[in-house]
Amino acid sequence: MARERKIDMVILGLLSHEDLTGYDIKKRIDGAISFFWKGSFGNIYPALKDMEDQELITKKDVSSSGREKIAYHITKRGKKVLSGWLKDEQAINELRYETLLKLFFGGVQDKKVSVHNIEVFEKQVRDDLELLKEYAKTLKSSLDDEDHLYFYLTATFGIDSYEAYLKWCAKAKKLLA
Amino acid sequence: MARERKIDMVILGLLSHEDLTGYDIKKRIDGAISFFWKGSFGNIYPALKDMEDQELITKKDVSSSGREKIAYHITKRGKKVLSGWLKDEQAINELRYETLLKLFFGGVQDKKVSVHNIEVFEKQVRDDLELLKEYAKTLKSSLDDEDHLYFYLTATFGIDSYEAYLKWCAKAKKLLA
DNA sequence: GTTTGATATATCTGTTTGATATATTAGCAC
DNA sequence: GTGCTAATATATCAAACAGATATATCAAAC
Repeated sequence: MARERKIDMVILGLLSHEDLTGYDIKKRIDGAISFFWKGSFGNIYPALKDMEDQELITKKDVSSSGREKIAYHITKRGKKVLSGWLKDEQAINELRYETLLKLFFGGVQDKKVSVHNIEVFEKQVRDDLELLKEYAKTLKSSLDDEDHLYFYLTATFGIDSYEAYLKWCAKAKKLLA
Repeated sequence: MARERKIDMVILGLLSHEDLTGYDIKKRIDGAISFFWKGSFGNIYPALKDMEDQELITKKDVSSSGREKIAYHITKRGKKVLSGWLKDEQAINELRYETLLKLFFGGVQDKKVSVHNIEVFEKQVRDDLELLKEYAKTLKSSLDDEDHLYFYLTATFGIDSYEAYLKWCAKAKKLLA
């Protein structure tokens, strides 16, 4: 049973807006997408090769002088696959929070260790929240662009949940005190 | 560079409370832990083998009649490793939400598709929230048990973020209407 | 001129997931 | 008591993914 490779959909989604190289794709994923989905060269480049074989994308050499550079373009078949995935209501949503894992086993240690781990988490969340708010602000001023509305919605998801995390941190520290 | 295999820590954490078989471990992970960390037979059994070689755990045959059954017990070395991991403030915390990925690329489709995807997500969150609240309620009535405090804290993390998700769903649907 | 950091390709190792294989046992219906 | 189903229990395999590394070019700072 060939599982659906999710990175394919990320790439098709990005290519549906503009032609990109593998390196560009990595940069895009590292940007706004990274807080809810990750990607690495280790799966991006093989996926590009496979999808070219399946004619979901086409490549064109856009090298300038000595530097090799290959841009990819989405085909009609590629757009169909992307569209089919978007319409499929099945979706895997999962958290992978090592901080919670450590907290779950916190009873093994002194409470101070757990409190410290929460504080480290809190700092990270606070920093990320700052960035997301910046990002959302710039998007909000250009919501007339159809796509920006969707980017804005994902950003607000992050903002809302991070704010909930911060409230929880305060509560949790109090309970451990 | 041998990366730290996180499933090892999950197993050590569980074994620090009681002796368990591989199958038991899977069941425990599928329970309260699964909402912030996953595990599968495919990594549990090999991890048990490796950790026995490293003398972090010991095994004993507890087969009854024909059924093979192997229970594992944490060693002093194992407890040290667990403790070292808990004290290490480094922690990987990441989301992997396909629903957000689909929403991010929502501009490709009619808005109705995105609204529907949010509704499916909303239903899932509502159901999970119900379960978590049940779980938290039973824990709250026994917080005198030190460990239950930690389980309770992770449960409230889930409750608080799921409640934030639901509020976001309402907002998002309104913005797409 | 040289060093640094960004661009760009690609591969490798190890980890994890999800599916599958195999076999036993317990409970229940008929 | 026979047969079916679900749960128990082991384990392996292929595919997907993460993170590190290798190689090389280019632009800009120093």
